[in-house]
Amino acid sequence: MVSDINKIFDSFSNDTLFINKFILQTSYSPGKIPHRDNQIEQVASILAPALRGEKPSNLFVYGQTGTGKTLSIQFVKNEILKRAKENNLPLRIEYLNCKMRKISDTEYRIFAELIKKLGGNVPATGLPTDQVYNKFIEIIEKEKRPIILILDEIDQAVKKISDGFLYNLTRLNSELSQTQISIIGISNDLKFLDSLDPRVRSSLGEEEIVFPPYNAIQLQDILKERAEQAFKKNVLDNGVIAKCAAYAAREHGDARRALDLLRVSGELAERQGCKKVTIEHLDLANEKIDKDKITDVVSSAPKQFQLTLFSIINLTEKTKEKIYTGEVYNVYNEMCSKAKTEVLTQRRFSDIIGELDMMGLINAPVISKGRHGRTREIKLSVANNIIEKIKVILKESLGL
DNA sequence: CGAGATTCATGTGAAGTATACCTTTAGGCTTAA
DNA sequence: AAGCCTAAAGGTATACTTCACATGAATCTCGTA
Repeated sequence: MVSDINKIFDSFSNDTLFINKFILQTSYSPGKIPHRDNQIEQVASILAPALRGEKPSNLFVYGQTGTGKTLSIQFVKNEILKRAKENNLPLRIEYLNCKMRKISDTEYRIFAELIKKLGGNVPATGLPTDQVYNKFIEIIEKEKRPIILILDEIDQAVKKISDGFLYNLTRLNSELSQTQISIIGISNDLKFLDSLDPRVRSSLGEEEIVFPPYNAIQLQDILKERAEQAFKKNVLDNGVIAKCAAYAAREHGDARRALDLLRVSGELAERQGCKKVTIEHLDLANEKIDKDKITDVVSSAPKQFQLTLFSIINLTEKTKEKIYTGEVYNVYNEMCSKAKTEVLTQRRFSDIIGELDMMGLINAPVISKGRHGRTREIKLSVANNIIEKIKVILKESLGL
């Protein structure tokens, strides 16, 4: 018995196609970043004053997902910290991704998270916001060294909250006596800065850097380099990398996507016991990534969101025509009694529809049907083959 | 026939409520001297 | 007497509700050609 299991483990570890799968993970930061020399230089030169103990300008970085923004910034961050350490300079750089669901919702949570990063401690709830704010200042003052805050996906946070919190941040320096603080904002949305309060814009956008999308050839370079380290020799079929790059290039040159694709293809091939990663694996992986991403979102959504989504799916299947808020709400009511859940008001329901829209699960623009009032025209924006899967998840978690 | 006025079905904003959780404070109990 | 624990008091954020008003184009109304 035991020997059987061991055999499984043995074969498992022997047959692996990878040398080091971690290299393909998005969290891995490679030693060099191809095709980003220019941007990295710019970032470095903007942040360089920190090494002389001066306050660097605030910086704003644009670029679609997977264009190497975060990676490049992290890279510069590490280099600067290394340098600072060598020369015994006090300097502190903190990175915060505002998109993580738990954090991004409110100003309070963002400050709480920042404080935690800086070594403080705040309860998850219950404190007055201005007290949290004060504590934040206090902690920074205690540091007594220049601080650079990197706020990733900052547009997400502002969308949820308001730009008031950015205003607070940029104004922070005037309340600090011991320390200077610089802010690096990273955003996917190119128009983001324009939508801000002018005061915030001028102060946050002292410097701007744009990260253009990678083209297919650049993506290939990146993939080749990483694949060499990650996979064993001759594991990748001809053309896999090229196709992988092509797929990702179609999605606005998203390198993260390309790497995910490659990794998942490898995993799939391995699980099937293949010796090679083929283009078929790549196609499978493409589907799987989409599916995983969406099912993740769906299964971690709050119950009322799930119920709402379920109602939409059901109604869409029944009536092929366009569906509207009112109809969905009726279905939702039935669902609630079936699932023995409380029924929310139409007011709240409307907000949930809006949030589902924001999450990208549905498409629900507000339209006016003239004499017949105003409503949202709701459409699922999820591929059909995934809907079935979602239904299973929802049924399970709702107990239907 | 065309310009306003109406109308519908919900969007949306503001303010209020219930719940969960946090800090502070004061009283009571335990402990060590 | 000092130290520790507990319960109550006083606050806040969050998710939701209630109330009330805003929307915007199809449709209706009515004056005019």
